[in-house]
Amino acid sequence: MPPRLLHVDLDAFFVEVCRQRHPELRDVELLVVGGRRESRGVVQSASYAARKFGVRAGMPIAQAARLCPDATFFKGSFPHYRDASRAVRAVLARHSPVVAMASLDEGYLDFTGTEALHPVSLLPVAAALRGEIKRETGLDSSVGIGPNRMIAKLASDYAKPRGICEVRAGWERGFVAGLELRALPGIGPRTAEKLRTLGLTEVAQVQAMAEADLARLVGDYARELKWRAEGNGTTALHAERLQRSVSRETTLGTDATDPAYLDALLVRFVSLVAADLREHGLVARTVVLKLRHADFTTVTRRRTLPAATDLDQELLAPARALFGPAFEEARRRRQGVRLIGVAATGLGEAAPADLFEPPARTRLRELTSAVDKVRERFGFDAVQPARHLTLPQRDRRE
DNA sequence: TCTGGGGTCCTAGGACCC
DNA sequence: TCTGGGGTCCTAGGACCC
Repeated sequence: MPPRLLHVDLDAFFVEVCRQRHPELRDVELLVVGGRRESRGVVQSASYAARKFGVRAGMPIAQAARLCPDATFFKGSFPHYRDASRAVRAVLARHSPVVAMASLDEGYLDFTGTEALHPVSLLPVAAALRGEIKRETGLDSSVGIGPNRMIAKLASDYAKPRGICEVRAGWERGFVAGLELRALPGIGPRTAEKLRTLGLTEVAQVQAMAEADLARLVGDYARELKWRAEGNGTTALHAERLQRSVSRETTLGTDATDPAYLDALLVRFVSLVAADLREHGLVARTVVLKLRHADFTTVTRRRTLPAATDLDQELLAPARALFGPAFEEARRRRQGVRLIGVAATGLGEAAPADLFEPPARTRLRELTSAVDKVRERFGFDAVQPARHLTLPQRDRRE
């Protein structure tokens, strides 16, 4: 039995969630979500009316403002997106025991082996699903059905907005034949540009070539490219795996040259990352510092610790040790700092306390869990390192 | 035209070990 | 005077996705 996968993709998700939460936006046709008009950000999502002006996700806000000067620009809020996403997931979970959210606004469902229940077509299932999502969350969605993840996703792209598209087993190759290579998952701007210089822009071109000939152009990459272009994809919807990293970063309103200011941000980000780790029962072995210079050069510096930890102090010390030389490097290059960020990687599950732990560390852990309890009741900013207080209010919001 | 923030995975070289 | 080979860990950067 061929796999049967269903891909649900919410239409203009970020825009619609903002409308629900902010009634004053409800009748704003030209709505762009991602940041305020003057911010140094990119478009997260645009209403379909704004897309008619050429506004696209990923585009700099400044460019969107030129294309669509009458648009309203709105920042949006992650917790609102997260809550809406959970509500959608709950609807999906009622229809299939195997649900994998690929991001906040899309998820896969596995209907493999349901031929007895749904012979021939899954169109009725998709229609019911769309209706239920709309009734229970107020959100519109599109659904793609296919024998692998890639085809299901491309089918939902094709169906957008508010549509359903089913590609039955055997029709994969023909379905992708009309697409540009750039539309295939895994082919981003860089790869598409490289392929273009080789004269390759269409899926059909790759389909027409033998893998050996393709290999003369793109080397080892030929195998994967050919596989995709023939309409193949993976079918496994793996259960949630352990998260690989936790991070916080920000692009500053204006480039910074004051190390004390950057240090205060570093302290804040480390404490947010550490709190995240503890909330999820994780510990990290590696700390990564990220700086982006004014000229957009991005550097990362990392340090692996002797033992994994979820304590602010044990993550902050290496983060600061990395920051010093990295900041000096920026200064030598006469570059202000555009972005600063911290990540924790090398994650594992937190283990029970070590019997031979030094007493000082035990006290630190107890203090930390007391702080977590206060924050649970009164919010993260109820307890802050003194360093935070040197930050302007605008930088102290989560 | 001036480029977010949260992630994932891959590659490649050097250190170290046996 | 000529210096193995394989495995694993670590670091830095790049590409991609939504």
